[in-house]
Amino acid sequence: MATLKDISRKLSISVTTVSRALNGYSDVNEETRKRIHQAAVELNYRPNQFARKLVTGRSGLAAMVLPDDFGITTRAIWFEILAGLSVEFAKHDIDFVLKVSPTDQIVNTYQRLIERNAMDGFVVIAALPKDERVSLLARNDVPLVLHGRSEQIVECPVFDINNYELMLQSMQHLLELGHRRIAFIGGPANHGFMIDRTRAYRAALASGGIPFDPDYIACGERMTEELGMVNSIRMCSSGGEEPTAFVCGNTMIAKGIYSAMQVLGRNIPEDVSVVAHDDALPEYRAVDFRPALTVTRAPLRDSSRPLVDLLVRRIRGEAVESLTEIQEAEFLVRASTNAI
Amino acid sequence: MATLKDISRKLSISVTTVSRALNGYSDVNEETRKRIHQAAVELNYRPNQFARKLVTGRSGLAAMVLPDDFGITTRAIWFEILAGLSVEFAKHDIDFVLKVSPTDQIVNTYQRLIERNAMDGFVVIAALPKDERVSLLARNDVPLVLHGRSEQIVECPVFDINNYELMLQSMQHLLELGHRRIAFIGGPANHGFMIDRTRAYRAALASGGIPFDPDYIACGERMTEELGMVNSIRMCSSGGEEPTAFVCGNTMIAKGIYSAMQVLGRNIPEDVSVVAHDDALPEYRAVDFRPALTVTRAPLRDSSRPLVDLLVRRIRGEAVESLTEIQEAEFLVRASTNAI
DNA sequence: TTATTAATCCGAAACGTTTCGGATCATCGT
DNA sequence: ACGATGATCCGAAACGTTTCGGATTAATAA
Repeated sequence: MATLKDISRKLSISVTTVSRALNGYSDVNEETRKRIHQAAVELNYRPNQFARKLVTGRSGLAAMVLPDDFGITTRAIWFEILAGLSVEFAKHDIDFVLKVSPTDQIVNTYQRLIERNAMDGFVVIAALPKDERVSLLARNDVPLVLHGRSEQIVECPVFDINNYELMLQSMQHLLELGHRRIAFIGGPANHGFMIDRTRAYRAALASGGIPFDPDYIACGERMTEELGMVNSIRMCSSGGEEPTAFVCGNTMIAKGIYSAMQVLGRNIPEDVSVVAHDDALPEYRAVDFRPALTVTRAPLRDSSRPLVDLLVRRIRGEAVESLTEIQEAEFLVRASTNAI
Repeated sequence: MATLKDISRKLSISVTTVSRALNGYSDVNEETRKRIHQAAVELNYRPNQFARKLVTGRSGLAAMVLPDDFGITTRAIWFEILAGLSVEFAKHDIDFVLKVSPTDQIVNTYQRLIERNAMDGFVVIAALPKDERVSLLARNDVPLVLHGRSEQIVECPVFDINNYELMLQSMQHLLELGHRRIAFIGGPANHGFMIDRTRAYRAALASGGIPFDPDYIACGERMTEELGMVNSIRMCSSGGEEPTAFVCGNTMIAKGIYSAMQVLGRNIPEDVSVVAHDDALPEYRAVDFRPALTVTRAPLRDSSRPLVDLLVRRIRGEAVESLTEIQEAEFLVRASTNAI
């Protein structure tokens, strides 16, 4: 491996100048900078990351730690995110390290990583309102970026989709079509995105003058087909008034509802309308639903870039206030919604 | 962060001795070693990985690079492997870095990683008979472990399941049940495991005195339900003699065959028998098939530990000859196979 | 002419660890 | 009494960077 010293020797220029030339400092002559660059490629020079870390404190490493008990259907989602993060970090010359840890050990894992001080930053996904991971990292002053807004007041960059707004859109659409008995089958009740959506759900109801009915809302840890299936069946066969429309936390839930409605002999969209939020996973293509699914769409895949960008800027020392990015969802009306 | 120097100062012992004590060298008194350890925990000392790397050349980092165009159904598989590797590496205090790269850039990605010299080793999965990744790494003398045997003669640790043997078992089982028209729907023809299984398939046929019929074998890049479906349908409706049994490269293919047989009005196992190899993915549980699927079973999840162990031993400098591990598959006869 | 300034360059220290080559001292065999 | 041995310790160099604080020279301003 060629070192700075090799270049220095070859060109009879000090190591200092070689270093500064390669790092783009302004106090080196354009002419010599060229020669240095030339020599660098000739010798196939690559800076030693570890020597650099030793003095700068930067490691060129960013990590994400995942629980090991993710449900079956969410595996592909995780992978989607991981792959995206890996390629985006690579663009910034950062290696992405993946940590998988038993769920009850997650905080310990973070603790150890922080102590080792080997990571430039972390990406934390699925923020809880009071997130222990986040406060731990923030307290130790290690850069992180958060996917999903967190209630606690921490100084950290945040990326999120506008959950409140997208729920509002779905609801307004349904309301305009004349629906009044609208059910919401969502996700884990304690997660930030779910809280936002629930708030919007209730706000929309209120704006339509419709009282909130707790029987029309269902939460669940796993946002799976099963969740959609069992809850929609329950709602449609409880003896009370059946919902005429469903809003779903994701497309898998919608899929479950489709199956349930078929079993119950209900037609979509004649008998019930269905709207979902679409993360655009290749496995569940909303356009391929029969009838094609009306969705608010915000591809999960698109979140990698902003997440990485925000984290990198935070690591570089940008003020946190400027590091928030909220993405709006697209609203795509298709064949699964109909006037009542 | 506490450093060696801090401990040294606190105890009035040289940095050298502190370092040697902590690293378990024999030339330090038990008494002082105790004091040093004590001080280390008191000061919450963690060795600086980067300073260490600078002098030892070890980074505590291992990587795997994945193509970005894996098929839909294989995503969960990758994740299964990744998660396993991450936890196993962690046991050896190694951080696992994930690189995702466009398929046509894979070799470049390796090249860059090798040049940067920041990884202690790589795990390479799904070996091709002549694998460019493997030869590149081997040529540059960077440690790797291979999942799947490779034809080329390289000095590298290998983990694999006994593909030849497991295919033989499936075939013998079928042969003993009296089947003579046995089809094989496998995977990517150029991969090592597929070559082994094909060899065993033909050997078993030969041992039963049955001529090899190229129409009874099907390969495909993606080992999906679709592959099983279309090929089994093709084989059963080509006008010629239909196979009475199928051997499948994995359980997804088997699933496809199950669907196909239902469509064609064939009963399993009365009309056709089905055997598959089972990677034990949580998504496709062979016991839950109706009828329950007869399989050779070798959980993918179980491969992480040997892979990591082999790589770590290689990194530590063990002789490569001793670093080969071949795992036998379990053979589980269930309800999908029947005498003809 | 002389003092300033700007443009370039460089020596040396520092980051935190490991390791080579001894040094010191008590004990032991003869 | 004396060299040899073994146990225990340590100084200093090295790994490859970055960066602080100048040094040198030439151009510019006074």
